[in-house]
Amino acid sequence: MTQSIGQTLPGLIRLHEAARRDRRLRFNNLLHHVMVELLEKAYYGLNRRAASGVDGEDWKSYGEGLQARLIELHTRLHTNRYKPQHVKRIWLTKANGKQRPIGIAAIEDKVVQQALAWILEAIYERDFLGFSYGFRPGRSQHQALDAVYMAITVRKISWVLDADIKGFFDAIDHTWMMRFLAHRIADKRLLRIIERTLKCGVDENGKRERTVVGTPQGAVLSPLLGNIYLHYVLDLWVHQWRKRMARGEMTIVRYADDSVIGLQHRDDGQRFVRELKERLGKFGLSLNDEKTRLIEFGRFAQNNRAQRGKGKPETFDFLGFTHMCSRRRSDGGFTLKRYTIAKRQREKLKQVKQVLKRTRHRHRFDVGRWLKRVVQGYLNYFAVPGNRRALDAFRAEVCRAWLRALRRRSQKGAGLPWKKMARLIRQFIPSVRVLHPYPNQRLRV
DNA sequence: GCTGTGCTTAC
RNA sequence: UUUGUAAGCACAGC
Repeated sequence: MTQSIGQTLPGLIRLHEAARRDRRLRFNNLLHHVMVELLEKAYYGLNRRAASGVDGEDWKSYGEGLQARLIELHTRLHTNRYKPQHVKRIWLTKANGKQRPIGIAAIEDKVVQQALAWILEAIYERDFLGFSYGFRPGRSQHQALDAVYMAITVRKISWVLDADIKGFFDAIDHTWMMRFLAHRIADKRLLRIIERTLKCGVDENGKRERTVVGTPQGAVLSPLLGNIYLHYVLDLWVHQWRKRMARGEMTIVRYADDSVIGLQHRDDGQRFVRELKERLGKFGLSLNDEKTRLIEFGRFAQNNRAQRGKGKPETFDFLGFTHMCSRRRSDGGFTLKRYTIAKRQREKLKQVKQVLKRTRHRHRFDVGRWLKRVVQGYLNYFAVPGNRRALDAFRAEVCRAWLRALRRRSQKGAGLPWKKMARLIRQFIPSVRVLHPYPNQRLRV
């Protein structure tokens, strides 16, 4: 299990342990942990190649005269004179053509937020419940997927609720957020800095707006604040509901604002959705109705549905995979099958082809090396148990795209490195027979 | 075990 | 004009 940097800093380890010893302790005088030394560590922990914020300052330029700047920042923080700058808003075009806003905080504010994030993390990592996976040190989307797999295959789960919170990060209520933080933090100065960060405002081409709701996009602190919000709004509540209200078995896996809830009984599911909506509503949140469904799913769903004259169970999407009910080939028992969401795979392939197309014109670019890195990056993602088919299909597709690009290059007079290609393809798809291209100049994958 | 490049995914 | 957190992989170094 890996740890975050925050958990290795001497002062913060003590915080971490104090939080564990006393679950109700409210921490005072937290701001004294924000020392010049911590700010410096925070600076070096930031992404060095990130774009500059509203003041045009990037990582490198901020580093000139760093010590003096950090000392000055430190005194501003401790004399209540620190005010975060506006977050620069830019619009990105997504793969599907829609526009998505992104926020770029000023580098100085990122430094402050990184230091605060380490402090909050030292406290809250002890409080968070085991079924929360998103944005937490030592926890990944694969672990969340495994948890869903285990829940559905070993527990008595017949119904699955796939719940998605509508515009979660933009919907966070500042007043509630500050109240939640006050459960663990008594230091008014620290709370004030966090509140100012929430209310820093956005700047779009010089036009400034206040932020009255939501946690700023692109802020270092945002993922952690989101987890803290849902810890109080959802996690603790679900935990109680499972113990007190559920008639049958119940499991939950949450990754940021995306949750999968497994239930034994249908009426538990229906009651839970109703009460969940009510609960979220109290805190300014609502479910995304198109993406939220209660479906019959699991070990018993196939037979139950067959008896009622219904078809195969429905499928649900979670963390990039389509989950479906299936049977083992050996004994016909239940298994959970996961496939990469087909649409995303096609989008990715399109991007790979685009890059390959561009490389035609760059001679000094080593396509083989690049492809090796790219495909290896994908390996980990696709190599989830039950998804072998998608992996092989994708690798084959990438190799074909690569071949086509090289073939075009050869038409421009460059020779084809057949031997090298054959070796690479064998490495990526061991099961495939790579035929030598001569004399008919065709390589089949 | 830790750092640093490069790449991928999730949200 | 490509932000944030987390995880993984490859390569390099100690």
